[in-house]
Amino acid sequence: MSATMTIRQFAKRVGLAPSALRYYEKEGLMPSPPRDGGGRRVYSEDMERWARFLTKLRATGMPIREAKTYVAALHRGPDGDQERMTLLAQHRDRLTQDLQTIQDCLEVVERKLEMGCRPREGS
Amino acid sequence: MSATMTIRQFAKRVGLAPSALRYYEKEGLMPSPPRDGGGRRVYSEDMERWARFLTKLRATGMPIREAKTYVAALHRGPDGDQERMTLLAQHRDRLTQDLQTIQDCLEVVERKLEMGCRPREGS
DNA sequence: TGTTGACTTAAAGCGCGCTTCAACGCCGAG
DNA sequence: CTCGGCGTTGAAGCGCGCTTTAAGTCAACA
Repeated sequence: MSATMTIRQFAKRVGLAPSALRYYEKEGLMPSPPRDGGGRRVYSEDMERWARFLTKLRATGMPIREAKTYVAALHRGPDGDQERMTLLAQHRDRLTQDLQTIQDCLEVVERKLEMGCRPREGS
Repeated sequence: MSATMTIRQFAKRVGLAPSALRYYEKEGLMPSPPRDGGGRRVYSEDMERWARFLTKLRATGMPIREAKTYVAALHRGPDGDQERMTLLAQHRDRLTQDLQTIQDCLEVVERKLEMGCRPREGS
């Protein structure tokens, strides 16, 4: 069924370095995958879904500390739902704010670009 | 005319720490303001315009190294225009990309929030 | 006149998020 | 049976972007 991979293959698929995966696992951001006979991690596709979501959160500025809290809440089952939702709402607010910041800057930068070179001349 | 301030007052106005201002100056991101008799920095309003723009760039992820290059180009006068425009275009592209990344994530997060608690049940 | 307090500097320190290193284990090919 | 290559670990290292510290100067005020 679900394809099984080495850490190297998995890392490539989700766009992370193997060292980052091990680091995330140690920090509790990723579940510990099963190991093969020789103690090597064996990744499968369900890990991929989580890795991709986590990557989205990280790429948009959720600190590791916070992501860790999210995972902990997730792991507590229904008892953690409230906290999880709070964290998500927090992140949503941050994203909305960042969106605004970027749009503001984008506007300024594009105005400068349209003016072409030489900011002198004109108001 | 233009109000003149100590580093503390200026820092407060532009939303930076005095230490950050000194650091930026040392790194060449900010022009060195004039000094008073005792060697203390004296800031005026024209510095404020630059500080605010710089802050915008930094807040949207332009690395200090790059901002430094921008300032250097600005300082070279018309000869630096080409490079400055290139840097701005580069930043614009980065912003556009970031915007997309954030919007993607925002969509996912909002979907999760709307689903309310319990991700189980349903596809 | 001395004490307070804001400023100055260079240098060291820090938090974050990984990456790299050193030392070792396992396994399949030759 | 040994070699090469990928895996493992804990610990140390690194780049970024400031902040903090230590030691000193200056100005104003009691």
